[in-house]
Amino acid sequence: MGHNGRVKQELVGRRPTIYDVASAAGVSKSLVSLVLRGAPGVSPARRAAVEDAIQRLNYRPSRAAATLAANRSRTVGVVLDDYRNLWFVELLAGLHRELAPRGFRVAVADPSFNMETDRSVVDGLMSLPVDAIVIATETPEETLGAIDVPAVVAGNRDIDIPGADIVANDDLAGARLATEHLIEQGHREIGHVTGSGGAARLRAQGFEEVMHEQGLRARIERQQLTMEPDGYNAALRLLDRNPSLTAIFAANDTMALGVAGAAKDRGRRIPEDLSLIGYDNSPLASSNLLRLTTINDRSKTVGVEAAKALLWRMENPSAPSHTKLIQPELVVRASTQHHG
Amino acid sequence: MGHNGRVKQELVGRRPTIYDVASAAGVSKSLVSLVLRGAPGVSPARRAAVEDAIQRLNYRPSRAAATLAANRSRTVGVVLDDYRNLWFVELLAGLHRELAPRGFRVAVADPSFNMETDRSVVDGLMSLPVDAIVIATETPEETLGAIDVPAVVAGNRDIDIPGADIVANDDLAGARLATEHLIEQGHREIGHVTGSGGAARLRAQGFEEVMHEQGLRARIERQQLTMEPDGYNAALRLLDRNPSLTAIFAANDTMALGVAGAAKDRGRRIPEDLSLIGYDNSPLASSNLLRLTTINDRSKTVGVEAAKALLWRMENPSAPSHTKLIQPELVVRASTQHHG
DNA sequence: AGAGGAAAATGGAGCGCTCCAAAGAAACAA
DNA sequence: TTGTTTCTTTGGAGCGCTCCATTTTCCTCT
Repeated sequence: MGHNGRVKQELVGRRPTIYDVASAAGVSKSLVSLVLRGAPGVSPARRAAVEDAIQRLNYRPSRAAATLAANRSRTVGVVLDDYRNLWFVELLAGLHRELAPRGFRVAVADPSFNMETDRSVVDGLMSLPVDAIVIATETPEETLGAIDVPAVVAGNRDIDIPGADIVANDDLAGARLATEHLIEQGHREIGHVTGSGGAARLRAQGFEEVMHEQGLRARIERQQLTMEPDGYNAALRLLDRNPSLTAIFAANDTMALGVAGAAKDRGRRIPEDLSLIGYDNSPLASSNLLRLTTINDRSKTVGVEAAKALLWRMENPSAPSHTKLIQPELVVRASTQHHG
Repeated sequence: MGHNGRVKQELVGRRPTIYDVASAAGVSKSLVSLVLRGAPGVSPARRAAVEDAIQRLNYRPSRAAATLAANRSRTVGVVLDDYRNLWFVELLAGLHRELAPRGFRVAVADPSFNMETDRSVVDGLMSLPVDAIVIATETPEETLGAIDVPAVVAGNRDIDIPGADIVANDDLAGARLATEHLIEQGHREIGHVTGSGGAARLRAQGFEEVMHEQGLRARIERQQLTMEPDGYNAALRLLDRNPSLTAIFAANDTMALGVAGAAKDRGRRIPEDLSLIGYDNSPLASSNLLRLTTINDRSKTVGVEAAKALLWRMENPSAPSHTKLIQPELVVRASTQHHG
């Protein structure tokens, strides 16, 4: 077979290429390429020979070359910046579970890392290039840059990307679940500690809706600074202004921790003197110190559905964009109890 | 200038290439390449013309082509799997701060995502390819695969990669700091809750060393299952077996949370009845519920130093490998107080 | 045994860059 | 002016793959 007309040097110190594998297996480079891509219509004998040669030479395909030649990377880019809430771990796991079996990889980009450079995050991802993009930040759309591949906005982001699909947590439903749980337990004086961002706004809205439907007064306190993320001060204000409160719904588990701190400092025991419900079902919530009742947003499902949306859109680029809401569920632990 | 002998079609729907930029700017493709790489010796006029053309065409360089041609990606791979402790955020920030100004990117790979595939994490990274690798997991070395680029092990990992440099937190010193702090506050009956892994072992060792030096008894309880990460049960055992304990040193902040839960369930207030010190200075520690005294392991510095080690090693591939220890510092909050 | 069709294997062109040797332009000295 | 040196700019080759049109091989049926 030789080297297909190419003049090749001895294989020393050089990373092996498909040509090396091909001559080691006694086939053509094209056949090696077919085997690598798992293409059908390759005879078992040749396939085995190629796989054996790959092993022997410790051959590793060059993604750069494959990407360049195919003009496609089989990589999905995820724009991510909030590492405080661990929901992204679930999101990535969900994405990966759907995408990996289809040969897609996941690459994470952090917009805050692109602040210095003039190029936007999406530009950075497009340079890779990526075949599709998942937006999982609250970064304003204008800093993202133009997106010309299938895109999906994951979670509940205040972002409007034209043509992008949306896979969101149903934060409104989750907040209603939380509020209804407290009311069912006999609470009437319920406060809410909220933060900033799209998810927080929907949660506050769900809380208000249910309270008003029940003819109850919705007392809401907003954390002032993003510098102080745990809502401790907001909770102090809430408790001091409304001493008759018997329950608090915090917009997320981290803020619930702040509420617990404030309650402790005001001498209110949880759950005896004050019921507390969080949101996110983070590892924090299941700790034995809090045993926090919370809402599970099922972020892994968000990841799975986002991946499905992306795969579908790659097939149907011009279909109208779609929104899918993932239903959350109540997780009852020990931080809420019956009142009155 | 034309198209340098190439037959080009109209620029429609196609992503622009350096050839498009070149003809728009009236220069050769090589000159465009020089501008892109920020090479010296390009006249200001031409440079401006090229940059203008890049803007007008919204040109984005193809990383795949650049990588393939240069046989170098200017990307550093980070192997990461533990998202529970947020130290990795600091590590990445530190790496990025050193690497970005030198034109290097950071790519994260998760070994648990490679479980299904036959290829190892490192193989995956080498396929990218990456120019260097940071190992920041406890993944056994044999599952990593052969590494043939500069590598550094970051944090305190129980991993031995031949030829790799090590940038580690000085966990022994940190544990001594924590233990000495408790002793200085008058505590004599001190317990330690530990976990598994290299860092935990060193922390336990530091604790034992100081206790023995002071002629005190070192009471250590190990968490049993990785399923139950917060050390709640270990703390219960520790408290029940040693009712005279006045202070506990937890191997990390997450376990300190478990200890706090156990203390609460046994009716011991923190810090009045029991002083508690953690390790990691996670966001958890600064919460108002715990106000946890802890050890700051300065992971960002680990990232910075790991990046420096990598950059140095790329210049000096055959120098003997080196170990650098990052000194931790005590962060005093309200969970420890004077005893007796 | 030979024709015809399906299945399997192949060579060539080209993806968008980098790097290099060499050509061209500009600056300076004699 | 001309020669020499230095600074800019250029075309060509090639990186390691994919994809396609074509060729070769293998069956099946007459």
